[in-house]
Amino acid sequence: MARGGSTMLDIKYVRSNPEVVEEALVRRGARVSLDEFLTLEEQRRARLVEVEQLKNLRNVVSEEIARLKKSGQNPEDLVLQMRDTSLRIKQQDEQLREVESALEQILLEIPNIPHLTVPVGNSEADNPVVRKWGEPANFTFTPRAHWDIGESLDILDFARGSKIAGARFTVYKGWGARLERALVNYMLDLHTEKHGYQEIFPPFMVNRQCMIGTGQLPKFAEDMFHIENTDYYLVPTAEVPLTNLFREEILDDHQLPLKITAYTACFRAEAGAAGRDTRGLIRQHQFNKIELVKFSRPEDSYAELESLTADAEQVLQGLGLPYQVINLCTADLGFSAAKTYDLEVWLPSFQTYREISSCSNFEDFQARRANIRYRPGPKAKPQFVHTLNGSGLAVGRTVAAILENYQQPDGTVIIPEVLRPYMGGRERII
RNA sequence: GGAGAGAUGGCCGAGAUGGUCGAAGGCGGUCGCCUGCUAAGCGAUUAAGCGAGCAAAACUCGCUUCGAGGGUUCGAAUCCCUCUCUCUCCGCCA
Repeated sequence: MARGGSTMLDIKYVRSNPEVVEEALVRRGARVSLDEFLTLEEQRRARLVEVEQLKNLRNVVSEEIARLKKSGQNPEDLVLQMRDTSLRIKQQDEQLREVESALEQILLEIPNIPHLTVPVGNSEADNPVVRKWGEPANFTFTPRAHWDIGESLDILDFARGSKIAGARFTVYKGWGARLERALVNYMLDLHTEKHGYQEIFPPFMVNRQCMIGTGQLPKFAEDMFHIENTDYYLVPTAEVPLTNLFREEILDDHQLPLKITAYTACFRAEAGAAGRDTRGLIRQHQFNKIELVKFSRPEDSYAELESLTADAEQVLQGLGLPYQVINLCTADLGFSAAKTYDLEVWLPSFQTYREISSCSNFEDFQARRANIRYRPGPKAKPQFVHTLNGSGLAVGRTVAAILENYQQPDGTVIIPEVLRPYMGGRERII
């Protein structure tokens, strides 16, 4: 396949096990018929063989022409003959390219195949809870929503956020802004100093190729902010720049598992979310997030998923926020993921757990699209790595969780102990 | 934004007048020899993708790839056009 001919599934695997693939995709509710794909793939190989034979002829005869010329003979008739051959090559190449691009269109829109440990389900209601940590506090009063707390403490300004930008934008003020910054630093310090991730500070805009690499494009263009008249997209998550850091590269075996983390702002158009979570910090067009990304050997990737999830959980535990871990079922699994654990933090005003982190193993889905490989041994052929990532954590939602879980009857908010060094030693927002 | 230079294999780097150039040479890597050990030295080897053959690995053969795309030509790393990126100088700027 042509360069940049990124494919999500292994063509050879699809070709030899179409029923397995089709069945797996049905389980996750993707309506995909592989018939068209298989027909095109058949065509592609037939044409490829044809055109390669013609090219071989051209190469051989061209050498012959050179030899004749050198020995002073006239290759006129061979040249004439090749003129025709070249024309045919051009035409056939053209047709081959059409088949390939049709094939690629299909492949790029096929989601990943769920791992065997992913429960089959019909909706998010079928996501099993894997474990819970912490006890939701018993309030002696009716807990207020974080937007009320934030406004009365004058640390969140929703009205001015919409004035200067629009709906789903928020201004943080004073200790609110400081809390946001404290969380960013606390999380980065934890992951770099305790969990062994290397800190990265990437661009907040990336080109289209990155978006294809991690699977946001071509299918989910409406979820992203695209800078007009450019090839730039605002990053919807640091997963995109971090995973694409090693696009088109071959890593050394000893570099794996490669663990990196970054703070970035994240930008999401939230198309199709009209009317959902319109108040507060839960669903914004711009929010901050610390992301964890790993590149792993295939055989280690599920162990790495567990430890990555644990790394994200450590943040919540450090902050003393009750949460649960759920295993996303086939119906709820994201497009690129083979398996995902969501961490859901307890929000008292909602009387429910809300997503605050999503930790996924993509297996080689993104690695294929982005062409990220490693060399298992000194002379071994390069293989696709497995990529993983998870939020560690979404900062805005963490602020919401802290305000709600640590609110006091007098309207103040206790600052979790681990954050106090980052908050100038303060114990409370008043 | 203006002017100029450049982009070649893991890295560095050569490649007038287009024709065994997938690409000299060096470094690095691997294997072997030599050596009491190390260093040095000697020899060999060292790109990727795709396809065909094979049950498959090994292997064999073919095609493609010298920043990307297009053009000229029987034939392009080499000539022409467009784009991208990098570097230098000037201007501007946090």
